[in-house]
Amino acid sequence: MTDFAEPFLLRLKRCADLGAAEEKAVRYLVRDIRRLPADQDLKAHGQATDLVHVVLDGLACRAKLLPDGRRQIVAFLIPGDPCDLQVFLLSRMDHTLFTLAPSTVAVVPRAEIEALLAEYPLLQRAFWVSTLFDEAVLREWLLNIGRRDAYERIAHLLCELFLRHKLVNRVNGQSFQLPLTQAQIADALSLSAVYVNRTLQRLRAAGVLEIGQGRVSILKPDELDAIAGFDDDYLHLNGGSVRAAPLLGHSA
Amino acid sequence: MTDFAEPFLLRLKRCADLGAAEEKAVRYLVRDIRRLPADQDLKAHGQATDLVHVVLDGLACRAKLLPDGRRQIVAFLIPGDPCDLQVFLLSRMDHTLFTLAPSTVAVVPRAEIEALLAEYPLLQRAFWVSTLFDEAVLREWLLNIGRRDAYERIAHLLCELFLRHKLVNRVNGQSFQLPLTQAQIADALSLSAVYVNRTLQRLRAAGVLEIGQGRVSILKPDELDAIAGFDDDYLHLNGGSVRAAPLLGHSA
DNA sequence: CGCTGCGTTGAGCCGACTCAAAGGTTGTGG
DNA sequence: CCACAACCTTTGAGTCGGCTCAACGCAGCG
Repeated sequence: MTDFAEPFLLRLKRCADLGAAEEKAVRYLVRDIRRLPADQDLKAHGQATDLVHVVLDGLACRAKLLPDGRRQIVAFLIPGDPCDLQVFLLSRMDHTLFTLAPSTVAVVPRAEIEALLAEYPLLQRAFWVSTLFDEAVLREWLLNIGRRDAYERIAHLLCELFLRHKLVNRVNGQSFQLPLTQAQIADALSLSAVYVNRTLQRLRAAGVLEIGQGRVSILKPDELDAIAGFDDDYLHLNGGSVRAAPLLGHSA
Repeated sequence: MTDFAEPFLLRLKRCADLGAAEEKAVRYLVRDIRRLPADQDLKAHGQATDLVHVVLDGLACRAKLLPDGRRQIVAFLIPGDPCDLQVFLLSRMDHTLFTLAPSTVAVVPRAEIEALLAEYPLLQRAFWVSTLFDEAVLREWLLNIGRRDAYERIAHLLCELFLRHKLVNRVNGQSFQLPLTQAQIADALSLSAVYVNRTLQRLRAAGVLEIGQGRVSILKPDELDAIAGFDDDYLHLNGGSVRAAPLLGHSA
């Protein structure tokens, strides 16, 4: 039997140094588990609901739309990622949340999370840190789209997704599941689908990776990193808990 | 005598429904006030310090750099904006923070803020909401750079800055102070300085705005909004406090 | 009064786009 | 189990938004 809560716990443990009590509480949150098809809205722009979602398996994203149909994916949500912690802090969604592939998602009522936060201050910290991690990724994406060319840009995205999948035990050897179409990659990287195709061919030709059928294999990680100019700084792999601990009297 | 804390309080009040006690506490935080010249680092990439900065006057930014010198400004920090609340949650800076113009900045030791957060849970909420606001702006920037052309993009940035300045009482009629060079605008919008120049000329020629000598005047706000496709959703002007209140037993 | 930094202008170029159409692959229903 | 539909990937050809390089004007300032 699968441990559905595992990726979520792995993510939270990178955010704060959770104890057994907190872990148990988080496990208890993950009860209402739903399987959703691809292209299913979790929450639409402007909506205000009382539900928080956590991706447990599959792939979802945040996207913003322009009235004329131009679309920008502003985040990929992989297993372990909470989607809408802002639900009880901001009144309305400023973007849309939807699945990109068939996915498994945990649904948690806002009230339940709030009760938990009140009981476990360390968890509140962890959730705050979690949103700060998201923010750091957004800044890197801005740099990626703003200042890297198509070749570097795609390489960088794949470096990031590889590492993030690794952090939640979703990497097998050198490859991981990535059920994205080239058009969706284009939407995230602000390129056209045609150009993504041509650029992926260059990366394949360079022998650094294989991609297709919903899977990516990194054949030459070092070269891919070099192409991307990848620096994992912004993922804060050393964790955020170190400095948060003192306040809560949670000594190391 | 100037009330230095005013813009910071205005910002926090949009984040949560602060009471008199919280307001007093925040005012007390803002004691160590420093005047800095332009191009002064507040905190460099990779650094870990125990100081939190709040811009009280002037202009600062967050920027990320590529090894070869390409630069992306990922946020403008205007009066009232806290710069580095993440200091006690993340161990290292993933970007650099520096002034773009001579500025007045409040410097607060981390420990002092932590003590405050422990004493006033509502303030902790307010700070969390504040980081969520920043995140929402980042998402909009991603859309801006990713999917809008240079003309729309510059218009959008100026709409945003106009509104944000308005929220902290820094708008006089139709104009506000904006001590940015065209090269800095280019760094933020991912354009070349030359092209920013040509595009600003188009905006001036269209009669929608005046810009120069560190000031911007919006002559035709509606037209500028239309050009930019501006929707203030993402600034969450209705505030974030509404939904946060119940948890803390702070009824409206 | 000569730097130095910023704004402006011109000319040529290229990375990435659009449009269009042809192969593959996957899923589905008869 | 095949045939079709729908979607995705791939290829070609032509175009253009925004870039680079280079020079010049102008203002502030030491």
